[in-house]
Amino acid sequence: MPKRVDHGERRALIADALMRVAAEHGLEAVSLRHVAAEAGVSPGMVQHYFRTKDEMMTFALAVVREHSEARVTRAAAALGDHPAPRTLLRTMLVELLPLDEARRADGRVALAFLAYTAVRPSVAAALHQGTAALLDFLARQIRAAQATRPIDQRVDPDRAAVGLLAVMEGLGIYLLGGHYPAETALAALDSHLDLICGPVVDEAP
Amino acid sequence: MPKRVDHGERRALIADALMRVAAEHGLEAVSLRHVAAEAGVSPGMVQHYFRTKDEMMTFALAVVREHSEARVTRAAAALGDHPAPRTLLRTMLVELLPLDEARRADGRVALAFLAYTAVRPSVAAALHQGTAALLDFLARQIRAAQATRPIDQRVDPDRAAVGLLAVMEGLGIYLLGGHYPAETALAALDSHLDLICGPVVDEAP
DNA sequence: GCTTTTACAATGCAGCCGCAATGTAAAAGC
DNA sequence: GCTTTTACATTGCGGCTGCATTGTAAAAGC
Repeated sequence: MPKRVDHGERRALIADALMRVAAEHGLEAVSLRHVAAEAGVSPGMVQHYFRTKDEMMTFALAVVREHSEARVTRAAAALGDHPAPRTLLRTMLVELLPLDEARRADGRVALAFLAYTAVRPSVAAALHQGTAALLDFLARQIRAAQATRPIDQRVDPDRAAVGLLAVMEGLGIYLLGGHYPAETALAALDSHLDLICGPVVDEAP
Repeated sequence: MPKRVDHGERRALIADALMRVAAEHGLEAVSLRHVAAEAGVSPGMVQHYFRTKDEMMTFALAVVREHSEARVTRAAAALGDHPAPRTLLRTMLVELLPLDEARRADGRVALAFLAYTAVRPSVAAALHQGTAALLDFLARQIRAAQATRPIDQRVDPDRAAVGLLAVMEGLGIYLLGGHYPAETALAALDSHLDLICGPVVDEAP
C-alpha cells in the first residue's frame, strides 16, 4: 500500500490541520501532536512528511499565502473580462478583509504568522516579492481609474497603492480585534477609494 | 529588608524584561524562567509578583498600551500649545510608526500581542475603548484641518479617521516586515494626509 | 521471489514548561 | 522581644515539547 502517495497532498492535509489549530488557539498551540490529532493521523506521520517543525511552519506559511492569493484571483475572475478598475480594486480588497468566519479564521492565522515572521526575518523575505507584485498591480489599476479625473486631482498612483494596501491591512486587523463593525470598515474603505479614484460613476451607456 | 517594596515598580521591571524577550524571540519564547533571567532575578520572584503567567501577560499588555500612549502624548506636547491640526496628526501617527530600533522593538511586541489577543477575545476587550478614544480625537483634528477647504472637498471626518488609523497600522506592519523602506511609508502617509486635509499650507503671516 | 524502498506507527528521551510547596530571612506590629 | 507578615529563593512534580530511534508491513524494482 505505501509508495504511491502524493506528498504534496499529504503535506497540504497536515498544513490545513495546522491552520485550524492556529486559528483557534494561536500558533503557540501548534505542536506535532496537536496538529496530528487535528488531522486525525499519527504524530509519526507528521514527522514523516516534515522532518522538523520549522519545515512544517514554513510550508504552512506558504499555504496561507497561496490561500489568500487564490481567493483574490477567484473574486477578480468572477467580475468578468473587463471590470471597471475601481470595481476590481474594491472587490479584491474586500475579499481580503475578515468579513465572514472563514476569512476571520484565515486572518487570525495570517496575523499569527505576521508576528511569527517578525522575529524570523529570514522566513519573511519570501513575502516581500508578493507584496511588491500586489502593489504594482494596485498602482496600475489606480492609474486606470484616475484616467477620467482632471489631472490636478490625481494622486501619485504608487503612493496611493501603498496607502491603499496599508488601509486594507489595518482595517483587517481592527476588524479581527473587533474594534468596530464591518460596516465601519467598509465605509472607510469606500471613502478612501473615493479619494483616490474619484466617486463612483454610473457606467450605463 | 522586605516589606517596603513598590509592587507596581517590580511588576513594571518584570514586564520590561518580558517585552525585551518578546521583542527578540516572540511571545512564545516568554516563560517564567526566561523573563526572570532577562530581568536578572530568580524565577521565584516573578512568581511572587504574578501568581499566574496569564496575569503577567495581561499586565504586560497594559504596559505596552501605556508605552505607546505616553509616546504619542509626549510627542504631541512637544509641539507646543496650538499646533496646526495636520501637523499634530502627522506627528502623532509618525510617532507610532516603527522607524527606529526602539519603536521597532515596541512594534514587534505590539504585533505579538495583537495575535495573542486575537485568540483570547476577553483580553482584547480592554483595547477597544482606547481605539474609540483615539478615533474620536483623530476625527476632531481632521475636522479642524478641513476648516479651510471648500465644503465639497471635505471628507466625512469619522470615516477618514478610521481610514487614517488603519493606514498607520498597516504601514507599521509592512515596515516591521521590511516590505518597503521608511521613506515609502512616510510618502504614502503624507499623500494620504494631503487627501484628507488638503496639501500643506505655509502658515507664516 | 527476493531485495530495496517507501510509508507509516510506536516508543523513548532529554529538556523545558507552569505551578505548587517549602524554606528562610528580615522588617513591621504589638 | 516576640509574633506575624512580607519578600523572596529553592526544589520538585507532572505534563508537554521536538526529535531520534526502531519496528513493521506493503508496494516497486529487478
